Amino acid sequence: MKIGEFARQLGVSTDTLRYYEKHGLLTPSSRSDVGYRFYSGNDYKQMAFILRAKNVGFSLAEIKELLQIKFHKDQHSCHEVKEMTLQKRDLVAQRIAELTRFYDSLSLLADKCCGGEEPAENCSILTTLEDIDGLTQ
Amino acid sequence: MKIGEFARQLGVSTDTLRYYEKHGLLTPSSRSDVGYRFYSGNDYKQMAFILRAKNVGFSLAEIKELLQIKFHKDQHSCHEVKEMTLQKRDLVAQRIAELTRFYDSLSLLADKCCGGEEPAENCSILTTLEDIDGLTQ
DNA sequence: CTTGACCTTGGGGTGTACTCCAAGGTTTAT
DNA sequence: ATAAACCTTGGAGTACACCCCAAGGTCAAG
Repeated sequence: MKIGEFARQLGVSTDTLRYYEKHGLLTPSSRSDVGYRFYSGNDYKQMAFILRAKNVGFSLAEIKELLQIKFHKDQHSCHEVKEMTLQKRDLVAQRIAELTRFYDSLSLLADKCCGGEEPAENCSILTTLEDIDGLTQ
Repeated sequence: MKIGEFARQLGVSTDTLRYYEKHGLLTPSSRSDVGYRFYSGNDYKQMAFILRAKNVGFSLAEIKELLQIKFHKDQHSCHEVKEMTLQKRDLVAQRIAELTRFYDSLSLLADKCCGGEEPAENCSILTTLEDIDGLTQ
């Protein structure tokens, strides 16, 4: 698959794909005689992984590290690879915990709000937010 | 509290605080006669909120929107405020779901890895990653 | 009353992650 | 055979989130 079609299927720009290649995140599996990039099904899966990782807040540098769990397999011992995996997992767990706290705050807020048509000036949703997160002017 | 002490307590730079003020995220509660910024306890709480939100991947623009649940309270009805809160909560829930998928993938990886000193070339951790996320070159 | 540690604004610079040309070559359809 | 729709590289520009001065004013200690 050429770059245009590949980009369309993944909902990104061709510029983004060339940018990712330049920065070592995704190299198309082959090139045509004249230099056209060709992307495979595995390229698609890898790109989907990159986009998912980006979507949950990983930087491209972090994603590159995640990908290197695979790409540097002959240069690292099993032990190193396992350590790195556990380290990344802890980071993910911390983010989940923080997000869960946000979710709970917003739930409490929504539960306490009357949801009516009156101005929100005296709505308990606001004082609750203040109690939870200290948002007083 | 003056900007320097406030910044130290929160682990950010004074530049960052001035930047946030300029972009409407945190205005110090008062100024001295000669224009020194003074930050209050509530400013501290709001700043802590901002930093937590940033830490879980919200952009400053998104954080500003979250803060506006409070700041535009006289311009919006209870209903609108509740809707916005629920909408933000859904967004947080989606991120949690994605991160949980990442966590599970990395757990499976770690569980399947021998963790020994041999090169990772044939380690099941890598083929597992390929199975889960399609990371084949 | 001066020294040093603060504070002010304004503006320029940096890293990240794109985004948008320009100038040219290739492929496909009519 | 030629137009439209692709593709290439290189380089410039943009938005975000800072970071780092410079030039000058303020304040507390000795």
